[in-house]
Amino acid sequence: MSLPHPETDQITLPNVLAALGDDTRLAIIGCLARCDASGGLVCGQFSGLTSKTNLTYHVAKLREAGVINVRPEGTKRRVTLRRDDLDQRFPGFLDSVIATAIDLPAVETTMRELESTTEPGSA
Amino acid sequence: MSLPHPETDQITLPNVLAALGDDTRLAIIGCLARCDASGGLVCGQFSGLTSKTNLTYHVAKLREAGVINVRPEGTKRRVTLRRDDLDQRFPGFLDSVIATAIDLPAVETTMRELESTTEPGSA
DNA sequence: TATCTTGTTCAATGGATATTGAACTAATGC
DNA sequence: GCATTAGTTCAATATCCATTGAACAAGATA
Repeated sequence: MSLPHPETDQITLPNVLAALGDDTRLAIIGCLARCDASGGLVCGQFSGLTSKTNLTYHVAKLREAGVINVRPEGTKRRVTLRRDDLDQRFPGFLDSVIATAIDLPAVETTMRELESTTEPGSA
Repeated sequence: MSLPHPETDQITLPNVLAALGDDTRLAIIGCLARCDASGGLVCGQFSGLTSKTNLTYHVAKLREAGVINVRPEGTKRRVTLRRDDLDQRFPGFLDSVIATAIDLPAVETTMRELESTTEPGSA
């Protein structure tokens, strides 16, 4: 982890709620919830949501709140949900949020774009 | 209900998260979670948290997001959690938030003040 | 080395949000 | 009717937050 992430026990509910209380960031979480089992996503894959600069900003917010993990991968940044950490701190919380976030319109749109640009058979 | 409250199916997760993503409002929820079984609280009982004017503002935010119910009672406003409505819309969400919010420092302080000013034996 | 891709940094802006105090309204109790 | 209690409204401010564009940095690739 080259980027600063809060330790599990430093994740606070006010920070997490504030981080999720934004349409763009909630959509990011919705996308991740759909793709997390297949290794998460890289920042560029959220480009349907807003500008590159703005994505950097929102991804940093989520990372600093302890909601996501961001790992450099070449020039890319692989983003994953901190499921275990959040479950440990706030049992049931993430699941209940995801249940709704996963169906947000912005998430639908973004995922459809991803499917259409992903080569079949790619890892 | 003389004050405008959203219908159950008009309560949205982004609005609820934004409403809860504030220290004062999260403390209000924590207090309510402790007192909800005993009929909720009136606005004035949150006076330890911030000014009267500011309380009006934050209580309105929570009401407009569909998190609380506010019912006039003489010159007072009785505030209760919309537990059933939130459980229906976002199963598990409120419980997971309350589990943490109930122990916030501001909630501890406010509740201690309330206990010391409540006459024993009052309804 | 040159170039492309991906994302960051910075400064500036606009807009939303929280906070305040003064004046006000509505219900209650004397 | 008058004072009291409880909360609201309004205008002003202060602050934070999201968004943008230009310039930059780092890794990949040729």
